[in-house]
Amino acid sequence: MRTSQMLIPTLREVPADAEIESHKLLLRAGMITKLVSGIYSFLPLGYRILMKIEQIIREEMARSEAQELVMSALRPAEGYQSSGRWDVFGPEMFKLKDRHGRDFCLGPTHEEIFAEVAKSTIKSYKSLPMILYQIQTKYRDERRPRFGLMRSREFVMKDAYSFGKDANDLDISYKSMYDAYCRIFDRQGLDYMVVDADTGAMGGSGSQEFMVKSYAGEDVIAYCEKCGYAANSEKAECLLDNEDDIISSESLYKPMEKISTPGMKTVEEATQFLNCDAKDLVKTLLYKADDKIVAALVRGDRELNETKLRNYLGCTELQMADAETVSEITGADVGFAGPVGLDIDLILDLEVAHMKNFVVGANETGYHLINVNINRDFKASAIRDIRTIAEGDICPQCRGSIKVDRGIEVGHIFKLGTKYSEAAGCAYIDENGKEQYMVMGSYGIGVTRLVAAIVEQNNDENGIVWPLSVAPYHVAVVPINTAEGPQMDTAQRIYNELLDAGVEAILDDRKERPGVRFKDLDLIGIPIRITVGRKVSDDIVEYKCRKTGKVVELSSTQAIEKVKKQIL
RNA sequence: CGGGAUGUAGCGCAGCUUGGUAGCGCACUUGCUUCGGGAGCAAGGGGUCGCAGGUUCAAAUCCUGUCAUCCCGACCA
Repeated sequence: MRTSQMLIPTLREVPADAEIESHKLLLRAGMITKLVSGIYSFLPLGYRILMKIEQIIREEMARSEAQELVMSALRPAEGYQSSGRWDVFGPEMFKLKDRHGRDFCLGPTHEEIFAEVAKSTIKSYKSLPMILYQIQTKYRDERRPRFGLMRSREFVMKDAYSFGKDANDLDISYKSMYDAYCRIFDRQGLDYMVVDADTGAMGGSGSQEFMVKSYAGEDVIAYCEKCGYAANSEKAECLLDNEDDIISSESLYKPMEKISTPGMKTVEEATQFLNCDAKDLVKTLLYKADDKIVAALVRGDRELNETKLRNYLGCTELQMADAETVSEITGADVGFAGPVGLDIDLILDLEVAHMKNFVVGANETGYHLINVNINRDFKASAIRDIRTIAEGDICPQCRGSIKVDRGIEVGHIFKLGTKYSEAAGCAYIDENGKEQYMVMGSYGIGVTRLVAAIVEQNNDENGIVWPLSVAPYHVAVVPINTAEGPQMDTAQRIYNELLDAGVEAILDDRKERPGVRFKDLDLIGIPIRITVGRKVSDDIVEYKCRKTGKVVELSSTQAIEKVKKQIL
């Protein structure tokens, strides 16, 4: 294609509402445009990238014997109602009614729908295990869409579902998808990590996430370089620092005292005032779990892990109690809550359970208690690991040192079990003629998010640097002076020969100064540029690599050969 | 959903304090000169100043409401 005829609306200035690099660059390079918050259109160049990514996914899914199909994004409510997720998703789901008042939604994910299809089409154990997938647009009314394609309300997802006879079948499918995902992300040139993850609202027995390492990522991953352990920080288990030290000896208990701490609401203020360390204080956090109020206690310098707390409580909704509730329960302003004399469930972090003579709020505005001790001064309802792992913590696998980084979740695989097949009545007939529920797995890839993730990892000060495998075009042929016959003729000939050889080439014939065209081609990230300039009279052209910036002078034939070698 | 910020031409912004009927840069159109890393000169086109009320002789500017967008948090496969 000739660029003079192409829609490449590049922007010199960065749109004001873009924050992260991928969002800025995709907008500037004319790959996407925003319709409303969280909904984007893909312009021709951006769409080519999306299709390249999809194609890689299709090839690797096929290699793992997964079969593609496609369903409507518009779904009747029933499927989601029988699994309970109509309510679990709640306002996250785009819901609508047809003219008869019947409930519909735009599908946020399709576990129950695939279970229904499997129920009606797969009858015998002889067909199992089987993997079905689709690449389809999904809708989630995110509370806060952000970062362009990173968290949008409409996005393309590859969602695959495996159906098996038993846990063994599930393991086989799971492994097969795991391997396919590695091949897919490898081919897309990504630096990624596979981490253990929480199953969240999906349910099931286990799951792993494929995380692309990036400071722009929304997830925090904890990993150990020594043994290779890696987990989402929501999931990463926290061990006690020193197991020997935890034998508590009551003889060391000091008498509890109430101290006046006027206005010292935060951990920082209180510890400074009392001249102690955050490690000597215990935070008492009040949470509303469905309709019950509970208190979660963690050390002053730690973060509570809400996922862990939620999993322990088994509740659907979990949020911090508002100031009004806090004062009602504790009888004090926010900042002075403590476990002593508090008549609600107290869930203690493991670490807290082994502390001695610590500081807590006194449940009285302006007062803290010091030298507080468990059992003597209050009783725990439960002792659990409920804090978030931090850099330098102990690796739960090898007791090495944990590192913490940010990542973009591009893939997530789940061992679901029979949750959805039971809800849908999805059963098969086994060897003995008996009905059994199918054992399911679900495997997602955020296709549009991948576009952003690839840009996050592949850009420089001049723009995007697409890996060859997903670049919208492989080569741009640029005649410096489009008005000069010999330059144009040679450029045209090279372009034609590349096309004939099956190379995806564009001819930059725009009536712009060379600098403008160079800047644009760098911005949109075409991997190879062949420049036809003055030396055309000696049949010399330039071959430039976008990634390295290296330029070599070659004859036109050599340049064509070099391209073919790179690409085909 | 809580906190903060911003809405003026396709993009980036000024003007608003102190009301007087809209401006700059980029982009776009035309012409000339240029032509190897976002050219110069000249002449043009494009805006109900987010929307709705109100105050006023007069509102981009002041007041009220509303909507949208972004950021932080909460939340989330």
